[in-house]
Amino acid sequence: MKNVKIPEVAVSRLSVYSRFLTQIEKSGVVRISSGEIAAGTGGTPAQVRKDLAYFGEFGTRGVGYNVAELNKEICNILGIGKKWRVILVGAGNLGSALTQYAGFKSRGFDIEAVFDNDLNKVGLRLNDTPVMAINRIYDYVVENKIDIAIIAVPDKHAQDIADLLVTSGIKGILNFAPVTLNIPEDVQVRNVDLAVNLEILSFNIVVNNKE
Amino acid sequence: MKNVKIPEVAVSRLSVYSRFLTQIEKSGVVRISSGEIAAGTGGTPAQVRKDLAYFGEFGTRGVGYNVAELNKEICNILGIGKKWRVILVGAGNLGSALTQYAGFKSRGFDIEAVFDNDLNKVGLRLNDTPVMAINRIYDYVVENKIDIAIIAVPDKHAQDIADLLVTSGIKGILNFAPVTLNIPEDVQVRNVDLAVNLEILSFNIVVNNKE
DNA sequence: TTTTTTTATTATAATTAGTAAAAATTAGGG
DNA sequence: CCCTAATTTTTACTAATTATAATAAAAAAA
Repeated sequence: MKNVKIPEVAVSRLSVYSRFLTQIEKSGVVRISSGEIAAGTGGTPAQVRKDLAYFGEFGTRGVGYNVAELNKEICNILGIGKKWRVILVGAGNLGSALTQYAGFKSRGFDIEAVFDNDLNKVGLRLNDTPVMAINRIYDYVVENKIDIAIIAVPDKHAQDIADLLVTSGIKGILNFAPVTLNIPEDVQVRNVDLAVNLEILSFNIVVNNKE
Repeated sequence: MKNVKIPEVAVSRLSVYSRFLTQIEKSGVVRISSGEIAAGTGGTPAQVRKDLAYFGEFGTRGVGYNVAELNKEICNILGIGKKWRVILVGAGNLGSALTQYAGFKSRGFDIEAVFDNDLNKVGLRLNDTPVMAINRIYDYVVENKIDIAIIAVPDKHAQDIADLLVTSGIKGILNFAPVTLNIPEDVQVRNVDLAVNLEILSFNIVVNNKE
C-alpha cells in the first residue's frame, strides 16, 4: 500500500463519485471522462483525477474511465461490499429514520439490530430490525463481531454508550449525538452534527448578504 | 467587516465551540482558556485561538475568555439568534426525525411548516408542525419570507424541489438527499450525506487495520 | 501521420494549521 | 507599592496540506 496520507476530503469525494457512478452505470453508460464525473458531482476534472491518482491508475489516456470498473475500484478503496456488521443504538426518531435510510443498505451497510433503554420498545421491531435492551450491547457486539455502531441517543448518554462499545471491541462509531466523544485512537469515529450544518449554512447566508 | 476568507472548517469548529460553551455556561463556569475549549471539543489550543482570531479579539491575555461573552460573539458570527424562518420538505422518516431534532430548535432554527406530496399527510401535524401540500411551497415561502429550507425527499424529487425553492427566493438549502443539486451561486447549499460519512468511516477502519 | 482528446504526473499556487515570539494581565513577594 | 514571575492571548512567521495549473504521454480519430 502506498504510504501517502490521503486527505479526508478526498475520501469523501470518492464516496460521492461512487454514488454518481452507480447511478450512471444503471442508465447504461459504459465510459466516462473526469470532466463528466466532475460535472455530475460538482467538482473539477483535475480534482477528480487527483483524487483517483492517490490510489492508482484507473483510466486510459485519450479514453476516460470504464464506469463499472472505476466504481468497483472506488468501492474497494472505501471498503464497501465488505459486508460490514452494523448496529444502531437509540430507537428514537432519528434512529428510526436511520434504520429505514435506503442509502445505507444500498451501499452494504445493513443495520442488523437496534438497542434502546426503553423496555417498551425492547422485543419489538423497528422497521423490521429487532430492538434489544441496552445491557445486551456488549455481548451482542462481542458474539457477533460487530464492526460499526451508530449512536443516535440523547447527548448525556452518548459517552457511556461509546465507552461500552469501545470495551466490546467495536471498530468504528458513527456518532449523531452533538457531543465530543472521548474515544481511543484505534477506534474510528465520525461525528455527524446536523445543527452544525445548519449553522454553517446560516453563516454563509449572512456573509453572502453582506457582500 | 474583515475581508479575509474564512475557512469553512473554521466555521464548523466555531459551531462546535459554541455548543460546548453553551453547555459549560449552564454549569456555571465563567472564564475559560483556549486550552480548555480545545480539550472539550477535541482540538488544539492554537487552533481555537486562530479560529476566533478570524473575527476579532475576544479574550484577555493572561486571563482567557469570558464564557458567556464569547458564546454570544460566536452566535452572532454564525447568525444564530437571528430567528431564521425554516421549512422542511419531505414528511418521511427522516423528515419526522428532523422536526423533532432538539439541536435545531435550541439553536434558533425552528421548523415552522412541513411540505409533502402525500395527500394523506397533508392537513395533519408532524410532531406539532403542520403538513402542507408541495404545491403550496412557492406561495408559502414568498408570503412568509422563508430563509432556509431543509430537503428530505427521495433523490429523484430533490432537484425539482430545489428548483421550486430557488424560484421562490429561498436563501439557503440544507439537502439530505444524496444527489448533487444544481443551484445558482447566490443560494447557499449544504449537503448532508449520511452514507458518505459511513463510507469514510469504513475507509478509515480499513486503513487503520492495514497499518 | 497529424491532430484531438483525455489521463497521469509534475510543478506551482493557495490555503490551512502549527509554532514561536511579543504583549498584556494577574498575582505574589519583597 | 513596585517589581517579577506566571499565564494566556495576539500576532507574525513557518511548515504542512490541499488545490490548481501545466506538462507529458497515450489512445483515438481525422
